[in-house]
Amino acid sequence: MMTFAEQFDRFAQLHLPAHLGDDAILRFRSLARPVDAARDVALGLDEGNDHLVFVSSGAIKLVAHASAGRNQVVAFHFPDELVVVPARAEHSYTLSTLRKSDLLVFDYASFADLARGDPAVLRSLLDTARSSLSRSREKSLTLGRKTATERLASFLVGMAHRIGVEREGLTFIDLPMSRRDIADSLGLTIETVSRQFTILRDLGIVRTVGKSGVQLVDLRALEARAGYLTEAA
Amino acid sequence: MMTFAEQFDRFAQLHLPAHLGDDAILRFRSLARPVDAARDVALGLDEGNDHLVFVSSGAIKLVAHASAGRNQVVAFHFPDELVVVPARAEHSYTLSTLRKSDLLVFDYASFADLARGDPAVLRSLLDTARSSLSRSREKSLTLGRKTATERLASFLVGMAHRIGVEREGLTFIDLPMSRRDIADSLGLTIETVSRQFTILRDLGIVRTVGKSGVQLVDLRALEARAGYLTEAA
DNA sequence: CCCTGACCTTGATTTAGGTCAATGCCGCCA
DNA sequence: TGGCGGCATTGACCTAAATCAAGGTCAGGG
Repeated sequence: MMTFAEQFDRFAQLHLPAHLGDDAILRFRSLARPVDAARDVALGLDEGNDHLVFVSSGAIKLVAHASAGRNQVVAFHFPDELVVVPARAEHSYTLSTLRKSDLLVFDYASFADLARGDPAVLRSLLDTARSSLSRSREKSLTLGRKTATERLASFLVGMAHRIGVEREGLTFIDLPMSRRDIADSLGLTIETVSRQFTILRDLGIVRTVGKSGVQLVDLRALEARAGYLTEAA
Repeated sequence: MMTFAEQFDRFAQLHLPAHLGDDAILRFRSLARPVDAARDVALGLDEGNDHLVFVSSGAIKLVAHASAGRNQVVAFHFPDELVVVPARAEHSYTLSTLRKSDLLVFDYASFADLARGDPAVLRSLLDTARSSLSRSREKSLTLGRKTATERLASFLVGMAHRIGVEREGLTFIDLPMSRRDIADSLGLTIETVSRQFTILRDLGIVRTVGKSGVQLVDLRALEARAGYLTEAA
């Protein structure tokens, strides 16, 4: 559990420009609403407005809902990242914690209005939106055109970059999300995800440790199975 | 074929703030490279940099490429819209015309640098990125969790909003893209897209006119088949 | 330390959509 | 305005992943 001051300082350091005056910083600070949520909790954001959420600690998922209880995890987010949570559109969105998390919630419109005063803040917001857009487009390719094996391989390679740690020369990932979340992110069922894990395990490409640990034994082989483009056009 | 002046004026009117001084406008203007491309042409953008493309006339698609020649249409864009075209990442991207088009191409970095001087320009870029992000997330849901029927229905409803015209009280769409493009956008094959068109036609929900015309006879029924969430959470 | 419930894995079977293979039709250009 | 080539449709069959159905296992609480 982080204090509000700790959280906001971290946020300001990463997402607000260094030159910002004290009064401007205070105004942003007054917009931040700290939320300290337990594991597996859906945030109650009012669906009429867009929000901006900063992850101080923990891990979260942004989920889009279709009819018949079908869910699609649209993005996972980890500490120090900023997420744009859209208001309800054709589909509705929910932000949920994967583990106990400290978050700062901003109303998007208020934040953007305040940011008008400083191009650097807008630039930072723009970068956030662009990197989300870029990840979302990669996800479209994965969901639209890749096989189950390729989806899981891409997922693991992506997670290795984002939350992997080096250990005895190998990359180790402690996945904060369940098989259901992975399935909902990859457009598969939990059974298929499980079977793909088994295949990668049997091939000696990964090793699983308990329910959430994954050791990437052969990253090269994993990348080869991820369906990336192998040569330039 | 529009003149450069016509194109740039339209662009400035839509995406640059009204208060911008003449010299600032000239600087943006000097960054714009006009491209007049025939139907079905891939733009030769250097893949090392991000670009910003304004559609003056025509219609374009942004395509992501996976291995084995599998393509995913990540977005379609129509006149007056601005697109962020990413540099090559894990996958590469191509921007192609669907019909004869007039485009203005900007180098993203140069444009963004120039935009630093004016928060309103950044704000406009941010809005562009956010609406693309929002559409991309909706697409993830479609690709990850919807059936073939729902995908085509969602697609047609979306196109109706973006390029549909009212005609004798009904919405009419002149689709600029081929069945292959639709399939590549929905993560399906051309055969499946064709079969879904046949189903919707047999149900009397749409009527097709030639290869590209679609008359939406029963928009309500189409929306009902699109898999949208029917009630609030 | 062991019990319990949730989560994960495995197996058998089904199915939506893909693949393969003709055939049909539109629209363009001579 | 007729012929041609590419695109779209339709049909038969196949397969990857979903669904249905048991078990197995892990982690946290008593």
